[in-house]
Amino acid sequence: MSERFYITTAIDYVNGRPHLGHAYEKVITDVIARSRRSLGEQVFFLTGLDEHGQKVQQAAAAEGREPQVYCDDIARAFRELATSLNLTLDDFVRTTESRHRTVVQAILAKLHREGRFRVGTYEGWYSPKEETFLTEKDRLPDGSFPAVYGQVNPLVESNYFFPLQPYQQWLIDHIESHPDFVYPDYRRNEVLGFLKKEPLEDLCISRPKSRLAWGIPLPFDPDYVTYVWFDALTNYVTVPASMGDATAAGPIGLPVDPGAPSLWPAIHVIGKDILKFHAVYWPIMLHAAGIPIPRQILAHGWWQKDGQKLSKSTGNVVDPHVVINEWGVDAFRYYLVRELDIGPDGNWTDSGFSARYHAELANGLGNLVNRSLKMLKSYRAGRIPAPSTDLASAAAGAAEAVAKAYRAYELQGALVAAWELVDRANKFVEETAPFKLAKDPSQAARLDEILYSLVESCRILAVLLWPVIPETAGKIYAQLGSPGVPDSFASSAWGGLQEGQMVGEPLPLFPRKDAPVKK
RNA sequence: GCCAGAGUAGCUCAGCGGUAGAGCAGAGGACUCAUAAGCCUUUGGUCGGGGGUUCGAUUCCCUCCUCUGGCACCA
Repeated sequence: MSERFYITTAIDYVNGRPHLGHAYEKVITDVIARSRRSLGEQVFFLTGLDEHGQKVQQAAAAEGREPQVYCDDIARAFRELATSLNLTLDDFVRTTESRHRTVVQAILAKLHREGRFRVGTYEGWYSPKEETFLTEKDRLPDGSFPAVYGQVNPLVESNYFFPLQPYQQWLIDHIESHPDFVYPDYRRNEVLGFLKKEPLEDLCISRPKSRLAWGIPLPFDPDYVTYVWFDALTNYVTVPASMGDATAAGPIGLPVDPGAPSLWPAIHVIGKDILKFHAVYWPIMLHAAGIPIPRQILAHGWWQKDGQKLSKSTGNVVDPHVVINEWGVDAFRYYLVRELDIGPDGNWTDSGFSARYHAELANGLGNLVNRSLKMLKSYRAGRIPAPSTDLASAAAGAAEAVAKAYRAYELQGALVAAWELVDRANKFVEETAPFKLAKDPSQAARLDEILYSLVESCRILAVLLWPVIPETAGKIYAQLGSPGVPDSFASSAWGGLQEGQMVGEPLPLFPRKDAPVKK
């Protein structure tokens, strides 16, 4: 079966409601997914949830509920977010699903069979009250532990470990010979620096069931569950492997379906905080299991609000639902993508959001579409004139630059490139003054040419911008009276509007929301 | 502490050997198709401090200061 562009977000831990950070990662991943589809690739877009672990077990217990019931509740909120964000998901994986357990256990069983694990002991200070190990950092200045931990005892715990060192040089070689493996490049340098600095420590991959019940049992030792790495990271393989993708399922002995889509290996979109797990642990886990490692890891930055870290406790948060309800999903998506590239941190300010909304969406794109359509409506009764080419080369240039940027994951750059056409078309109105020509019947032919170039530019903008603002792109098509959805880059070629087509009702795409200027 | 990176107009940033640029914000103007939007013009900077190399440095080197990121959990 044909190869797909398989792209994933990190799976979210279900210890809280979704917030700006969750939304951001999903939006940029969706924009990449949509842009690749538009450019003609077959895409598979996966996101999901990480539902095991002590925090979930404790949170559920605190509410007097079964962990699975607790997870189902949170999962509903994340699925709602996915819907609100207009994500084009192909699947949604949860680590408590049986398909996931099957894949995790298959990988663990294979590695165990081949002697990749060792049993070791961990010694430390343990708080039975908080069910956690404490470190020297947890000590108060006087050497005691804070009262919240209750009685703290030294404890020796036996666990399974996965030695990583045998793969360290292999991984260094791979990253050096594949410059695109980690994006952006400065993140790649960080990973290499880390790898070259000192030997990798063995990874502890289990927890005794007595201490942590809410997890996937080790297939070779029922007294233990697997701990975070082999559970959470494996989600990316779960879907391809359980569908029968030979590349993912074959090496770990799961059934292969020749008709299954060829997904693996994936492109992972993650936050910079979990880069090490994805760029170091995860490739080594896969390599040891005989599965090809990911194609690429894209590490994005974090958002702040008003220069401060997002924090539930201080109330310094941005609720995606609130913004979407007030401004629309496309304005939200647009701001996240336009404000920063994949890599750097961003700073959300309500005034910055409003400024971009008004200057770029309302006054720029929205007004261009509106003025173009209204002129066509009043001067030509809404009938598209014969094709002309005034703005054809500007549109072609923009389309080329936008496509190039999308392919390079330069989403901000794609918007900047598209807006060059917005600006060019707005200037074109001033240069040619169709509203003056309309008063002179002898200029009718020239007016036709100008009007065609304007509405055709609007149509092409809908195609170029569809990956970022799909709802608006659809509205532009509808207002132009064009059938279908602007979801294919191929239709950005000049001349798509046909003479005689009747346009629909011009309505503002992004109504201004600030008070009329006074002062 | 160690390792990177950054400090340039009010804000966000580009430039990286020949005495500074963009977008936004601010100011002025001509127009009127349009969401009082759009268009044109324009005010802003001893390019973090100090030293050095050079005919000449924002651009190279040294040093100091400040900030950010990574080295340890967190989208």
